[in-house]
Amino acid sequence: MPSTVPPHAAPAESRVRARTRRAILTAAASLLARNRGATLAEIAEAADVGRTSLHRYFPDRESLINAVIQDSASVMSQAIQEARLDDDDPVQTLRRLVATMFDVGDHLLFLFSDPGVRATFENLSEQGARTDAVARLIERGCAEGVFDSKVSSAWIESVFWALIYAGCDAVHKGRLPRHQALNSVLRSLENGIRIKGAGEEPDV
Amino acid sequence: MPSTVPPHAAPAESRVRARTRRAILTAAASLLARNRGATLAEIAEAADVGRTSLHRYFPDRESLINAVIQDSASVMSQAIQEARLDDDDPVQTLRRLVATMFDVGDHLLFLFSDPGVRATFENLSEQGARTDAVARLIERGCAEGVFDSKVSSAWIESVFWALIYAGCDAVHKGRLPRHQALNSVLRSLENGIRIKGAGEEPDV
DNA sequence: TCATTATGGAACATCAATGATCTATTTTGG
DNA sequence: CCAAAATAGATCATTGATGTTCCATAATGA
Repeated sequence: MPSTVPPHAAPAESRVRARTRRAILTAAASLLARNRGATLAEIAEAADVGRTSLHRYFPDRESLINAVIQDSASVMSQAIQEARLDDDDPVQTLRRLVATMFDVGDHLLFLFSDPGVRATFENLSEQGARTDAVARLIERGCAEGVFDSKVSSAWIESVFWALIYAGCDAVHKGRLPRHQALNSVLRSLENGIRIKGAGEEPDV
Repeated sequence: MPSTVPPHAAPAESRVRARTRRAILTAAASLLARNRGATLAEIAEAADVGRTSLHRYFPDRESLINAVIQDSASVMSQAIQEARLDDDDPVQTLRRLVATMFDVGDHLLFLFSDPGVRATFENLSEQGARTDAVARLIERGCAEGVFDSKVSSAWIESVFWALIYAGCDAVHKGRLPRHQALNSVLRSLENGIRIKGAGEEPDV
């Protein structure tokens, strides 16, 4: 069976449409992350398509926003899967995860840039159990006594996302080169949630 | 000379107007923090004033937004001053500061909720040297070797704001009671930026 | 009490983003 | 090369937020 074609994916979108759709979603996420009030015209231009085309794919603004949220969520979800959170020891896994999150920084910045967007995102996370893998990883770490037990695992997760966001933001704004931001996040994060035996240097 | 009345503050606003203005600014900050697209009508309602009145104080939306930014910035600035960042040792001072920031959480959440707002805020910070006191405190801490020297002081400041924000957000959303959020932030922060000799328990 | 000041609400004009429709072109895939 | 699919661009109606004006009331404070 073909690997990229889902068996029962009814009509299946043409390659052209798929590419266009992707262009729109990507451009939208990137633009909206910086300017939540971005006009549909601006988004279309950024995606290098006519405003009409954008409308053909997403009837109204709301459906576009939702689609971008969905898409960003699934991009992150997939990235998380590929990070294999159930392997190794939590520390090593966490490092892989952070690096992975940096790779999808644009989507992450978008999902966290707006309270409303973020709420919607977290909502469908609850239902669909998507980024829950992260929560599970952290809880596992707590259970194994590898993470700080003086604070709730929920809080640790908050810290995790907050630092990732700060790191991506720093890179995005050009305040730090990627590798340095990555190291900084790792360092602040690991020491922050007090990993036992994290004596020195996560480094490169 | 009177303590609360600036000597040359030309016309001086009537008490009533001052109160109304404050009501609007406060309500606006609180509302806009949660919903950046909040309508002027909604803001007026939240402030418990007529939309007309709101317009009387702030001719257009932009001037309102700017005023709210200015106000929130000055509220934070004042709070920071009262935290006396130049006293004590950096650690103790940092703790005071975090607690202080929790007190002005609504304003902080507003200033950081929107990329655009945040940019404007950081812009006038540079010029007016307002929240720079925080940066100075951190740099002092780094200079004294009290904070982690493996990362830039700029990054440490990022971590500081990121964790404060996460804490305020948790409180605001009801995920944590205030005192617990405060302790969590302190703990994660201090261990995160690796304060030497911070063996245990900041606690209550 | 009374003049002043501040307010609320209705009513209206404006405007920009939105979304819908149509047509001419281009691109795709066979 | 050709039919089908996809697109861009122009045009137009709609709509909701905005900003403005006017007037009647209410609060203030001397």
